Amino acid sequence: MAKKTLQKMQREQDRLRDRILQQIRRIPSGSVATYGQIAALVDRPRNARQVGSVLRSLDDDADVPWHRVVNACGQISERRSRIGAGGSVELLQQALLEAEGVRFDEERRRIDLKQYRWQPT
DNA sequence: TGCTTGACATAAT
DNA sequence: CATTATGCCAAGC
Repeated sequence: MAKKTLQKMQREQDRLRDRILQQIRRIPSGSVATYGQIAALVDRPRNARQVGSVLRSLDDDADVPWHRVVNACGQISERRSRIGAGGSVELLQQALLEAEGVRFDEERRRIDLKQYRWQPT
């Protein structure tokens, strides 16, 4: 009985995707949120991975501050895909954040979440 | 349809 | 603290 049509399920996922992006758009410049945090904000606390999945599928020109999302350790999560010739998306993300005033621990490349984590009101 | 992957999180060591 | 093991759950294949 708990079986919904395939179409309906897909539509639900699309809605979820939109809500995830909406929340990410709320993150103010100079702050960061974790994947789990965003998942919780859309009432799906166990779907942190899906948040990453959504971001992965973003177009480069998408109007979303994807760089403000980091993992629970305050570190930039590693991707599989890299940009050629020594450049990496991770480095770009760090640069974007630093440009907004977010400071990284030099050794461990970690952000102080206590200080920079976004607190939705 | 079933198995593998992955921009995660948390508990245990 | 850092590293490892487990759990998760939607996407892709």
